[in-house]
Amino acid sequence: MPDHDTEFHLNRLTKRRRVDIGVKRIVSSSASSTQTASAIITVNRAAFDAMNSRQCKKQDVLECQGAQLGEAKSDVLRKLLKRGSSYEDNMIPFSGATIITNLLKSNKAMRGTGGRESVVPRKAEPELLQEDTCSNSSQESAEECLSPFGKISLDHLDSERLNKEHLQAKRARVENIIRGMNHLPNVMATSISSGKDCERELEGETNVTAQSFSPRESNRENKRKQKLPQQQQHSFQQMVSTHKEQKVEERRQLKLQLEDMQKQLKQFQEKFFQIYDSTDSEADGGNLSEDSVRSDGMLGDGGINEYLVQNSVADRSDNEIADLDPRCFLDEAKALHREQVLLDGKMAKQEGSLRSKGLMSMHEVGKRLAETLKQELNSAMSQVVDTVVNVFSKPPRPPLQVFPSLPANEDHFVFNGNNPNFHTANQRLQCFGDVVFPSPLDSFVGVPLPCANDQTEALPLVVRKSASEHHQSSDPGAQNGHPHPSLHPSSLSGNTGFISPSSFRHPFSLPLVGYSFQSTLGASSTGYSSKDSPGLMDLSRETTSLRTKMASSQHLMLNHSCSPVLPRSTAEGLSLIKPECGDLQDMSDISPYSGCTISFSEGLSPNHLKKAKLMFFYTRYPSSSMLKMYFSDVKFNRCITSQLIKWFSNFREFYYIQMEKFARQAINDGVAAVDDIIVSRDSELYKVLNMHYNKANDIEVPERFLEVAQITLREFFSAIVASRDVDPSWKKAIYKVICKLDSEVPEIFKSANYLQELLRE
DNA sequence: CATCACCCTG
DNA sequence: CAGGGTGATG
Repeated sequence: MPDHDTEFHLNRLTKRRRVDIGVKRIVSSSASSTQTASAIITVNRAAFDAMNSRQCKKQDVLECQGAQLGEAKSDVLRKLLKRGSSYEDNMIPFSGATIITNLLKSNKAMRGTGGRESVVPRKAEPELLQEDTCSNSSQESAEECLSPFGKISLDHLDSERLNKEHLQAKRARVENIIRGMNHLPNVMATSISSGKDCERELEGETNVTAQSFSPRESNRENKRKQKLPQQQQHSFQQMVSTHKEQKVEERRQLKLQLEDMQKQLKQFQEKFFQIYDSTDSEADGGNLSEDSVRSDGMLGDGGINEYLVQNSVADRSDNEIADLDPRCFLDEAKALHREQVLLDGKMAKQEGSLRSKGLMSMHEVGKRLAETLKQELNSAMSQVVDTVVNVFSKPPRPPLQVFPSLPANEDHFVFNGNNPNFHTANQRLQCFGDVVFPSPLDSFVGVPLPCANDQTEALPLVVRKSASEHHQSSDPGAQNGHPHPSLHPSSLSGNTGFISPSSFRHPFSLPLVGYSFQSTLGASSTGYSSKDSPGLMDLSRETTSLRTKMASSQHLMLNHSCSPVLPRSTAEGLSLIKPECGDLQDMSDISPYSGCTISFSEGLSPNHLKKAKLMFFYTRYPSSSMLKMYFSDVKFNRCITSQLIKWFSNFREFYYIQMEKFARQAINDGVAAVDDIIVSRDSELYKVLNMHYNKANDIEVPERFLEVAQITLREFFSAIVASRDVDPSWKKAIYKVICKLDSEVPEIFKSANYLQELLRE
């Protein structure tokens, strides 16, 4: 295996030049289509896609609107609507009502063999439509019927009928219809509210009207025709009356419910006051516990929190987290207990002084509340203790199956075994406000110190095949031949915890906790059966809320006592660990007693990202070894390495995209000579790039970067001008040029907490 | 086969 | 920015 190192090293060196691989394919797919077209196409490709998707969304919206109408039934409507393609354009802004209108229209249009006009088909099946729409008492039908057009057609229709059928019946029917229309406004109101019937009717109609009539349908049709004259009056009135009845009934029920609830509320209030009285008299202990439990919802979250000013309120506000992990219960309970003790003291004082001052009315309420809270706390405490005891009396579970990131307090850690790293990390948390961390890495000259990773030795020695890689990893650039302890593979196996909360100071730290947590959770939930961790599944479903929960749980950790162990290192930022990218087997091998249940392995933090971006000003194509050197505070594994590489890849992507864009823009703007292209700090290009890589203006962009950018831009420019972009792999040549322009990254970037120092200024 | 640059997509 | 896919490289 000795050769492996050198081989690896060589790999690194050679691979660094591999700027061009993969270019061919890409261009063949995308560029082949775009190269002939103008640059604008390429640039605007995204916009085009966006438009497409937007159009799709329009469709969705439309369909949704249809769905509102009648759930499953709406399919029919939609199909019909789509069939009448000529109306489709008009449908976008439709409410459900207008959809029906259109439906009717389109049906009219579709009916009749060739006839496009609505007049022709109306003669064929005129009354069907009219009758149905009216009897539907839908708004649309109302409009149709009430419109002059509708009335005219109605008259027309009736005169035809009169000749064929019973005159009297017809007359009665017309009268009924008209009468019914007078009722329509009311009917509409009710029928809309009770939608389903309406829809069912409607569906029937659409089926009948849209499809050529099946015998059965026509049967039904005839029936209806016959029935209508006699029944219509009833049906209208019935509908109206039944709807009214329903409404009245509903109202009554609601009233009843309201009254019930009011009664209940009253009862609750009475009981609540009873509690107050009872706490003074200590008379009814039995009732108390019951009530206190019940009032948990009221007081548990909000009420208690108001008293917990000392502990971060924000932390507490998300008490659901406590439901997820017994350890948090314990934590919570302890804090509550402390509060209780404090309260007790305060209350004793207040009682004496306030009572004498005659301020009892106000303060007695407070006192009683406090008493209630105490009761609450006691019961909560006992519950918590029970829960915790239950949990820990069971055989310990593999770390991941518990909520890994919620080390509530030190006791827990002692319980699980001593984790040196936790101490340091935790201690860092405790003292972060006061201590200026001595940073051995600051004076780092090329020999990475084992700091920040002292804990790795304590971790279980899970040897992995990538060991050799890790051992030589830090060699290439520097002279040191000894392995960086932080790169020891064993340290990777303990990455069940993913948060190394060392610098909460930084503004972005917290938001990103959630991010890492999400991914971690996803990984763990896939890798492990979550049978034993009831909360896990639900959690993974609710990653969003998790973020806040995680953030708050982090705060919880901050509240605990300082470990005497001094931090030997300053890890950078909140480390976000992705647990080994699917190498979960190793983690499952970890003994629950090993103490790595929760280990704070180093990972890539937002600060690392920031640092990487700044480094991009110096190097566009950093080698893996370089990355390892400059991110010496990170325990490298395959995933971390890949992620870093990916970052730079993404940086390059953005960089080159901008270059191409601006080059084409320059061409479009009529720039003729390459020499006319100058990238200065006033250039838009510069601003864009600076915004991307140096948003906070953390550093002054090195002059060299401007030069490189200018060269790149010119390369793109001349290539495009020379129509070299016809070649599918035309960028390849540019990449080759640019990759040689990397400059040395200042040593200061090797400092582990370089960014922190920088940002602190 | 592993690694990685690139592209594309979300 | 990350994930997935492809192709080049050793």
